[in-house]
Amino acid sequence: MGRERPRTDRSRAARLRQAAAEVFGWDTLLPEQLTAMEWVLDGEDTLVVMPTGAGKSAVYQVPALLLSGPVVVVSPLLALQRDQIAGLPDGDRAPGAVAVNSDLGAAATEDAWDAVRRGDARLLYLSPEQLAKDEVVERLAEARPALFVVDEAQCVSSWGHDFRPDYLRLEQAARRVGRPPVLALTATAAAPVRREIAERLGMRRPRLLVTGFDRPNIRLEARRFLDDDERRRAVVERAAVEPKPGIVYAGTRRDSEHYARELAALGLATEAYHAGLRAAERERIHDAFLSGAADVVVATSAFGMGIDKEDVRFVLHASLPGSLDAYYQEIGRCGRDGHPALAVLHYRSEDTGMQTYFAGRAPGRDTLSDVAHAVHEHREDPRDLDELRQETGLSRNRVTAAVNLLEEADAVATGEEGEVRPAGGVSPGQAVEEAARAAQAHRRTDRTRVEMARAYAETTGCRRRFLLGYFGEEHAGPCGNCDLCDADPAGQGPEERPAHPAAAAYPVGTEVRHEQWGEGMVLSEDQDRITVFFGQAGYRTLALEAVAGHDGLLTVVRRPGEDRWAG
DNA sequence: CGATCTCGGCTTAGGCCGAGATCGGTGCGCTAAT
Repeated sequence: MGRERPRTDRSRAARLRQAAAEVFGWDTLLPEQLTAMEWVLDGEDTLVVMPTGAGKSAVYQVPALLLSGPVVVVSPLLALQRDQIAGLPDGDRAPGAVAVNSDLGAAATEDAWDAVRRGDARLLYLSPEQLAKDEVVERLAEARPALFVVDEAQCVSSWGHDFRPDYLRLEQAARRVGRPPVLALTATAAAPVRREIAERLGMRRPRLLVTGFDRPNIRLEARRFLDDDERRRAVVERAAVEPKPGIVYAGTRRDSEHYARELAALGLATEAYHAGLRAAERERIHDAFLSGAADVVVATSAFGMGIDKEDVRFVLHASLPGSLDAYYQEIGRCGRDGHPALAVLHYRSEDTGMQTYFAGRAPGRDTLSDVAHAVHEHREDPRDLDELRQETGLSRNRVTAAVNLLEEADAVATGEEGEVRPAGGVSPGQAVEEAARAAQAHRRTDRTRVEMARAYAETTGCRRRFLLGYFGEEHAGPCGNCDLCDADPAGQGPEERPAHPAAAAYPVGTEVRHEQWGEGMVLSEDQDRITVFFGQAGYRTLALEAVAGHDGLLTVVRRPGEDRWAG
C-alpha cells in the first residue's frame, strides 16, 4: 500500500474517482471498492466478498463507464434486475441499462439488443437461463462484452447443483461470448464456497477481495427445544416482544402461515411470504415490509435477496437452516444501520431431517443413465441440451443437471456450439458410475453443511467466534454479545478449552490429507479441535487429541500462505 | 429424515389405532388453455 505506484495507476484511479463523482454523485470511494475497480479495468478476473450495502454494485457500474464494450450482469432474480436498473442515476453520461428476459415481448427484446449494439445500454442484465439460449449467446458475442459479472455469486454453489443448473454453465457462456474478464460478487462466502465459485466460473488466477465478516451489533442466540409446541410458543413470544420490524424464517410454507396467523392474532401487522403466493401478492408484502407497514414478515427462504432495508431489528429462525452460509446471509438482513439487532436460532435436532432430505436431490442413476446413453447414441451427430431433453423426455433442469455431473466426471464435454459429446473414452456405464460418485460427493458435502449449522447451534464457546471461524475469520472472543458470552457470570465469556499443543501444526489455511477423507483444507481452529473442508467428504471437525495420537491420520500437504482462498 | 394425511379395521358406536403413502424450498422460461 505504501509503495509508490506507477503513473498509469494514479490516472486510472483518478478516472474512476472522477466517473464515480460526476456520474453517480459518489464523492468518495472506499479503498476496497477502488482496488477491485482497478483490477477490473486491468482485465483481471476478480472475486469480491463484501457485505450488502458496502457498494458491491459500484465495482462494475463505475468501470462500465470506462470499458470499451458492454458489461453483462448475471443476476438471479428479475426483481433484482429491475431494482438495479431503477437505482442507476439519470443523465447524459449515466450508463444506460437493459434487462433481457421472458417478460419482454418480441419488439421490446429487439429494442433492448439495439440499445446494446448502439452502446446506449452499457449494462445488460441477464438470468443464467438466458445465457443457456444460443440466440442470446450469439447476439452477445457480436456485441463483444468487455466484462462478465456474476452478481450474488453464492448462487453458483447453492443453486447450481440442482435447483438452477444453468449456474454451472456460466463458464461456458462466458467462453462463447469471447471470454471477457469475469467479476464475481457476493456478500457471503466461506473459503470452500469462494473456491467453488472461482472453479465453476473458470476464473483465471483470480484476484480476491474479502472485507471483514463481523457484524458486532447483531446479538447471537440459539435455543434448543425437545418439544415442537414449546418451540413454536417461544418463537411467537420472542417475535411479539422484540422491537420491530423483524423477519421470522420458517422451514416450510405451511409453518410461515401458521406463525403469521399467531402473530396477527396478537395484533401485529404480520404477513406470510413464500413462493406459493401470486407474484402481485409477493410484491405487495415486499413493499409493505420496506415501507414499514408490516411489522413482521414470516417467510421461507424465498424472502430476502434484494431487501434493502436498514432498520430491521431481528431475524428469528423457527428451524435449523440448511447451512451456515444460508444462515449468515439471512441474519445479515438485520441491523444494517449499525444499531443493536438480534438473531435467534430456535431449533430441534429433528430439524436436520428435512434439511438432509433437501440435500439429496441431485439426479440419480436412472436420469444419468438416460442422458449418458442419449449422448453416446448420437456421438456421430451430437445433440444440444434442448435436443437431449426431447430425446430423453426429461425436464430441462434434470437434463442440464445430469450433463453437469457427467462433465464434472469428464465423461462428456460440451463444444462451442453447445453440442454434447462423449469424452475420455468411457462407456455410458462407466460415465454413469463416475457421475453418480460426483453426485454422492455433493450430497455428502451438503449434509455436512447441515451438521455445521447444528454444531453452531450446539457450540459451548463464544457463538460469534464459531460463526466467524466458519468464514475463515479469526475472532479472539469472547464477543460479549452472544448468549454464551453472557451466560458466564464473571463476564469473561464462555469457558474456552485450553489450546491443544498440536494446534500449531495445522494453522488455518493448511492443506491436509486425511487417511479416509482425502485432501482438505483447515478452515478454523477452536482450541482443541479443527474444522477441515474435504473435497470428497465435506466439512469435518477433528479433535486434535485424536489427530496427535494417530500417526499419519492427518498429514500436511501444503502450508498456508500459498493458498489465496483461505483467508 | 420426520410430520402429516389417508384409509381400513375394529365394532352394541364413534372415534381410535396403525400401516403405508405423501410431502417438504429456493426461479426462470414457456406453453397451453381460457
